[in-house]
Amino acid sequence: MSKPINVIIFEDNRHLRESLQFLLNIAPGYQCVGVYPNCNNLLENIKGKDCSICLMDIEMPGISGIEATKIIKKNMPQINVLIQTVFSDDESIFQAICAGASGYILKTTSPEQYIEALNDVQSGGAPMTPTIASRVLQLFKNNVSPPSQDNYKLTEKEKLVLQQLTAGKSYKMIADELAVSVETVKTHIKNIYLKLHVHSAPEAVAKAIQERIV
Amino acid sequence: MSKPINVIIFEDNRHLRESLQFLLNIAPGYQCVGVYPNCNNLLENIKGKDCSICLMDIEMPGISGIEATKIIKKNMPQINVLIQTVFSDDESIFQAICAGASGYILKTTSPEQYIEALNDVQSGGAPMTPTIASRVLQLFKNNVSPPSQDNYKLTEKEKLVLQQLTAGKSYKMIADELAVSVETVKTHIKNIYLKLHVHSAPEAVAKAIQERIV
DNA sequence: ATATTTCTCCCCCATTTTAGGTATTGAAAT
DNA sequence: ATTTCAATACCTAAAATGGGGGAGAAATAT
Repeated sequence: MSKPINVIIFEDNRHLRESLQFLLNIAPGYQCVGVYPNCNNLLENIKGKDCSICLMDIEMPGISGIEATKIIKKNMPQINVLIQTVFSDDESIFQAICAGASGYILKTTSPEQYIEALNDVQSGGAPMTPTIASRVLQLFKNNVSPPSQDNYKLTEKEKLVLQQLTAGKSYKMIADELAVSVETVKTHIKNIYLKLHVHSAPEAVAKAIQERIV
Repeated sequence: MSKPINVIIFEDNRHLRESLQFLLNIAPGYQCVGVYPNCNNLLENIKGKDCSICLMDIEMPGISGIEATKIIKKNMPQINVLIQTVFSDDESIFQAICAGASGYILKTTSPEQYIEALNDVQSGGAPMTPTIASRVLQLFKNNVSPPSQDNYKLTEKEKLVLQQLTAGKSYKMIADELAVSVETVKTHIKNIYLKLHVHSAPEAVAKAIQERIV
């Protein structure tokens, strides 16, 4: 039998903390080597424990789980941090990923799934609930997708105008910028709206940015 | 009993194709309404089948699964495409996500997990094997700039309104959505503009998206 | 208990934008 | 040579937005 995988828990809710500790200690192959209600002594708590995985809550008094994750990945990058939280908003997910989390599961996860998630982390995977995964994909698309494959066939001038619009300029400012009359800008914008199938500047801007048209 | 969820399969390997068809037809709640070895008659094959999910292979003769996914999402965006493949390289994953896939599973997946993945897709999630998820996170980190640290101190309602604005909604639509009067929406927007230091909807939308305020 | 903030709604008014046209010019394509 | 397209500009009218103010109720903070 190989030696157990050492896990440290950071979780401020006492009940959940103790449940997780119990779960880990009865789970074959795992061993809980630390349980803390906050991250105020983070590095001390981890030091010398030969810890492989940190189970990290986000919402904790003092240092947040996100901050703690950043600190851990900076100082001991070999430790995998598995975020477990009740938050599933885009911002939390985004922050957690950027902080270097190895996975992101919700607290509604069952004990069996907790163990499975730990197994996944240990074998280099990134467990996520499907809901979270869906948001990650959405965030991904909104952020890194290459220029839209949709071809709206904007003309050069139209692209220029759309760029200006996307920069928050008014018709007048765009006209000055491109050295044409406001009427011309209006005409271009009308055509842009037709081609993008939108009916207002905010819509056009959102589409332009999100689909990387400009 | 509610009506079954209609699934179409595109998979060039005959054995797997027939196995999947069999699996789907014995799976409660599912029904296979089409099985094809390639995507050369994609839209025809899908048309009029009231299909909810496409199980899509990547490597097929003729039109690739990625291309097919793009076509489906463009023409019938309500159909969710679940990619199933042997490829787990970053490029395939990247392309699949950008094409609009709702999930990405490997062919090593067990029948039970296939069904679970379909359930996830149907309920709006994005099933991924942990290995894939891990790569997605890596891709994400490598491609995305972290959100703005600027704190504009928007109130909850203001954030909601800004989200709607960013979705391209008009004042009236936002008012309906949030069940308040247009006047209230106006007030919120005025305050948002003050806080973001902008003076128009396009500006606000651009700032909100680019700085990831919403 | 009191002050502050948030959310809600109203007024007015000037400006901007949207939407529907028409029209001229030059360049590019057929 | 003729058609098509891009870019330019104008007109009119309706709709929406932006900025100013005020004001009450409810929730939060002090």
